[in-house]
Parts: sequence; C-alpha cells; structure tokens
Amino acid sequence: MTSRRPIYRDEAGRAGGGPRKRATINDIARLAGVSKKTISRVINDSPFVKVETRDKIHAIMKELGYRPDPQARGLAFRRSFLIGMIYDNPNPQYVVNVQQGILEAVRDSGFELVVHPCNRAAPGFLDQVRTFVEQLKLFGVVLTPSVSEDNDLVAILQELDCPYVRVASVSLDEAERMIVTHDADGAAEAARHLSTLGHTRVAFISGPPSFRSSHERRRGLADGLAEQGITLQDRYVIEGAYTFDSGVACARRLLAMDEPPTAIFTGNDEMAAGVYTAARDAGKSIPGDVSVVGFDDSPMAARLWPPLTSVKLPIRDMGRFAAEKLIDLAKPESERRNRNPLVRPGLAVRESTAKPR
Amino acid sequence: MTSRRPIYRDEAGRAGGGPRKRATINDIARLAGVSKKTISRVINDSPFVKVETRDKIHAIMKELGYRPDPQARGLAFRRSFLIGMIYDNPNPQYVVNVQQGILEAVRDSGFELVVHPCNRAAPGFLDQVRTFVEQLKLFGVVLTPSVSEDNDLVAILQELDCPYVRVASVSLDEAERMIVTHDADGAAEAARHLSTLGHTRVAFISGPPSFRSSHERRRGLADGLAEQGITLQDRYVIEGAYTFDSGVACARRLLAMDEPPTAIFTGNDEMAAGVYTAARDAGKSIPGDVSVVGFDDSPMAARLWPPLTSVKLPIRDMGRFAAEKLIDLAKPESERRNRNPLVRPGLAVRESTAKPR
DNA sequence: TTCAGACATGACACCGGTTACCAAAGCCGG
DNA sequence: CCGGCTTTGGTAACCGGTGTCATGTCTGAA
Repeated sequence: MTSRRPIYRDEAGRAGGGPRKRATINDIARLAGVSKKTISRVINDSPFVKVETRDKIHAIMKELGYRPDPQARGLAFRRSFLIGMIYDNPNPQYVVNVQQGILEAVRDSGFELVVHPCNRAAPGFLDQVRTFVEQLKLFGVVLTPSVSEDNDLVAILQELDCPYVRVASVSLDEAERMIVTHDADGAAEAARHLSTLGHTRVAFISGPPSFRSSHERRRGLADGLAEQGITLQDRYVIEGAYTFDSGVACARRLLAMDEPPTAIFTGNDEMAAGVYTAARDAGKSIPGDVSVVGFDDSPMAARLWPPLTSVKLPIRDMGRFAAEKLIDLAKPESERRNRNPLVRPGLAVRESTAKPR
Repeated sequence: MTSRRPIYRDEAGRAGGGPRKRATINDIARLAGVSKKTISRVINDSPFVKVETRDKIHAIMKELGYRPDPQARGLAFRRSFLIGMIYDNPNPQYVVNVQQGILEAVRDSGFELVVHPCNRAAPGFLDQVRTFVEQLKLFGVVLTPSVSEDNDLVAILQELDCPYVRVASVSLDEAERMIVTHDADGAAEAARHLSTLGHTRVAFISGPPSFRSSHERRRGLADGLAEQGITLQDRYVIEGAYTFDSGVACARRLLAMDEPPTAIFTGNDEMAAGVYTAARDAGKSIPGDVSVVGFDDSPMAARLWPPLTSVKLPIRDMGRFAAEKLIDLAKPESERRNRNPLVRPGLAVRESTAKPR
C-alpha cells in the first residue's frame, strides 16, 4: 500500500551510483558565460532572449549533447512529462492500438507513456487512480472506454487539475476533451449493408449495458435500418457480454426461434465468433442461412471462416488524436490548434454476409 | 528530435498551477518535532531510528496521507521509480500479457510502467533507446523478444548502469537477468503429441530467422520427434514470417507436395490460421487430411474452426517474474530472493489434431 | 535632452527530497 | 567519574531545473 521501498543506504555507502556524468544547466551556463536562468529561458523557448545568445547556447547544448533533466524540470514545474493511459478494456487489440497511437503522437515530444489498467468494479478503484495521477503528477491522461464513461473519475481529474481526453462512442464532455468514435455511424453502415442485401429480420447481440457503446451500436443499427423502413424488433435484440461464450449463448437463442433472423449484428467480433460456433452446432451455414456482421474488425475477423464482415474503427488514429489533443490542451488557449479530427468508422465487407434466401 | 517544448510562461504568469497543496517532508518533520533527515530515514527504512519515533512518524504520515514525491526523491537518487518495457513484438496479445504481468508485480510497490515499443530495424534505434533510458533515468527495464536478443542494446544498458531482465526463448545472459520461456520444450511437447497420434511426416513453418524463437521452436520439434525415432526432414521445414499471409504461402507449398506432410506445426497461431486458409483452398480438411498445431495459444486459437491445438506459454507470469527479478536486482546482493521461477510451456489440445489417415 | 517602456539578463530563493558531516545522547568498562 | 563506541538527530549543501523580482540597456517619443 505504501510507496516506501527498502533501498536503504544512508550512512552506509552509495548504491546505484550514476554512470558517467552528463552536462547540466550549470555547465551550459558557465560555458556560455550567462546565468542558469537564461539557459532555462532557452530551454523553454522564451521570446526574451537575444537571437545571438540563443543560437550560441543552442550550439553549446548540441555540442555537449545536453538534454534538460525531466525530473528536475518536473519538480520545479510541479508536473511531470508523463502521459497516463487509463483503461479497463478487456480487448488487448484495442489497448495496444490506442497505445501505439498515443506513442506516435508523443514521439520526439519529450513525453512518455505510463500505462495504468484498472478495474472499475474493484473497491478503491477511484482512490487508486487518484494516487496514480497525483503521485506521478501526470501531465495528462487519456481515458478509453469504459473508464472514459466514468464521471466520478473525471471529477477527480478535474479536482486534481489534470488535463484529460476521453475516447468514447459518444460525446460526454466539452468537445475539447473528447475523441468521439461515432459507433452509431458504424452500426448504421452495417445496417445499410444488410438492408441493401435484402435483410429485414435483423438481430442484434449487444454488449453489457454498462458500456455506453452497447447502446450506441444498437441505436445506430436501429437508425440505419429505419432509414430503409425496417424496424429493429425487440425480440431480436439480446444482451450479451462482449465475450465469446455470451455470443454462443445468445446466438443459440436467436437461431432456435420459430422465425429466426436472417442476419445477426454483434456488438463485437468476439461475440460474432460465438455466433459462428452456435451456427455450426445448429447446422446452419454462414452466410447461407444467416449473415453475420461483427464490430471491431479485429485481426481475427479475417481469420475466421468465412471471413467476417465487421465494422472498423480507426483505433490507432483515435489514440493519436487523443494524445495530440492532450498536448494541445497544455498550450495557452490562443495557441491551440483545436482541430477536431474526423473519426469515421468503416465497414470491412467480407464473406459472412450475403442475400437472404 | 529535441525534448524542448513550448510551454513557455516565465515572466508571464503561472500555467498549470498545482491543485491543493499536499504535505511535504517538512510538514511531517515539523509536526513530529524532528528533522527532515529523520523523516527521510523513516521513508527509507533506515534501522537507525528509535521505534517510538518511527511509529509516531508513521502515524502522522498516515493521518496526513503523506507520500514522498517520487520526482524529488528521484532527483536526489539520480534514478526514477519507473520501469521501462522495451519491445518490438508485433503480437499485441503478447505485449498486453507481458504488460499485465509486469503491472501485477509492480502494484503497490511504488514503481510505474513506461512502455517503449521500437523498431529494431529503424536507423538510430540504439540511440533512441539510449535516450529513453537515460532521460527517464529508468530504475530498470524489461526486454522482450526480439529486442531481448539484441546484445548491442544490452551493452548500452550495462554502460548506462541500468538494470535489465531479458525475456527470451533461451538463456543469453547470467541467469540473474533472464526469464527463459523454454520454447523448445513447448515445441517438443507438440512433437510428442503428434508422434503419439502416429504422425511421421511432420512439417514446420518457422518464423523469421532473426527471431531466436524460430530456431528454438524448430529445435524443440526436431528433438521431440527424434525421441520417438522420427526425423524432421529438411524438405518439410519452410521459412515463414510469423504473419498470416506467410502461413498461407508456406502451407500452399507443403500441401502441393507429392508426398505432403500429415501434420504441420507452425511457429505461431497467425501462421496456423494461414494454414487453415490454404487447406480450405486446396480442398483439404483439418484434421482429416492434415493436422495443425500452432504456437502461442492466442484467443483466436479457440475461435478458429476446428479449434486449434496450440502450445501455450505463460506469458503473463513471465512478465511478472521479470519485473520481480528486476525489483530484486535493486536490493543489496545479500537480500535478494534470487529465485528462478519455473516457466513451463503447455499444450492446449483441441480439435485440429487427429490420427493421420 | 530626458524619460517611459520594451527588451535582455541576472541574483536568489525554492521545488521536495537526499547525502555528507557533525554533534549530542546513551551505554559500557575501567 | 571519565573516555570511547554506538545510536540518534541536526545542519548545510546539493540534485537540476524553475519562479520572482530587480537591474541594465536600448529605443523612440515628448
């Protein structure tokens, strides 16, 4: 529980003992014949430094391979140069992709990424996150579903004065602080694809209701079908849990109906894989007897047989956008780029969908 | 390229501005009526503090919710409390699992995890890693394949005096600094499984030779077969690239042979999925015409049809062991636990393997 | 010519811990 | 009762940067 660690040495003798010494701000100051403060100004791009002075200092810094110590800087700033990623998403593909996106944005910016998985259901969850953010004096955090949907968590971040960007399926905050994935649009596209093929009896296996995305994906599907005059019938909507097993169970129920759906749209690919298994067990062929559409376009989608049609979210881009926004939030209001990048879901059409027969 | 960032404020006005002030070591010292130094001793578990003093200080610290600032501590220690994970593994499942393992070990220890993916083939790769480690003054790093096999990188870590633990398929360093995954043992188990079923014409689709694991897995397969008097024939060994497409291509060649193998062992599950596709295209059934064994036991393995028999590595445990070793390395030699945990691969037997016909 | 104001730079304290070094207190045997 | 060793606590300097505020210089306008 505590952060103490027995690395004790005291009057014993040095442990660790750094490697060869690196240049410090004092060395640079001495060599340049100016004060530390001026070096500090150069480091921070202050406009109040004569061009010649700045150039000279830059030259010296370059020659010595000087880089300011983030720890010392952070101590004085009361802020570290670390960006946190807080997540509780069980999908590793998702997690890694967001991480990659963040790291892309962060590259060569002097920031680094600290990852913090957590369990929203665990007791003390909020305290843990608070400690994490507070101890590290994080520069900012990126939140992904479903923690990004937790308003208590957001309240803590605000209280701690820690900038954050939320990645979520729908806007939950000022646009400044959101990367919206527009899950509903993706689901609507799936709906259009299915209705174009001629499906009218379309089913939906949702994720757990605690995920906002479950509702968004359902809404998108319903809206997309409604555009074509088709109604998403309640009897065809079943609640899954974003797991393979729940996909199997839900699909079994759907396929056993008197008037089974001709197409099943699932909240994610895992559950779609479950549908495959249930269909096989029931002796139904895909897409002959039933078309299937997943969500995520995970690598697995293309490995299944038949390859799975799936809604694709540009997750990596979202991670990048989120980190870019975060870095932007640190700038004075006037200098912000404040662009709101367009995140559009797409549909990877493969062989799990066909005309109903 | 530089780590400067234009967060300039200087004579302008505070940016950021920390939230409500937290207690510092000075506050604790004042309240306890002792000097900073004594508090510092308590923080670092120095034996030279009277028990009552220590207890009293602990009580005060607890009441105020005091936690020493890692940044300040790190500045004085010339070491941060951050552990780095350096990797270039393309398999997200693997990456996330190792991360989870590390985080498990690190929980409540006061350390945090900074992730650093990289590209071993990129120019300046070594310099980037050096900068990363040096700037963050990392407490230590965990290396996973294939960067863990890079001796130049290890040399840099030694030069920087940065503790490291290597996760690899075979021992490459002092045991102190290795978590060995024994890939060969896993492959041997697959070999035993296949030979027990009666296969004698067994093929191997390897990963790229730049991965040590490619060789280990092949060696294990050959050894395991040899135990049963079976020879792994060179004509049945093909070099893939750990990708789905390479799996398809290699399997095509194998299946088109005059005397095709009755079983195919692949270096990972991705390539096994490729074998499924090639088999389907060639009109061959699994496991009827050809048995398939993968490596990794990724979630996909159980979703394929038929479910894939695959070698399973306890990746998460390995991550945990690695981090535990790392933290152990920081202790004075005498106090090290120095256990060498047993990492044993297993075989998840599913329906992609059967007797040859 | 003088002076306000913009620009450029420096002195110094401080961020929150650590170490080096010293001093005082407690305990022992002689 | 004293000297010397072991504990325990204090002081000052330092880690490598920052903020605050003062100061010096240069301009252009009055």
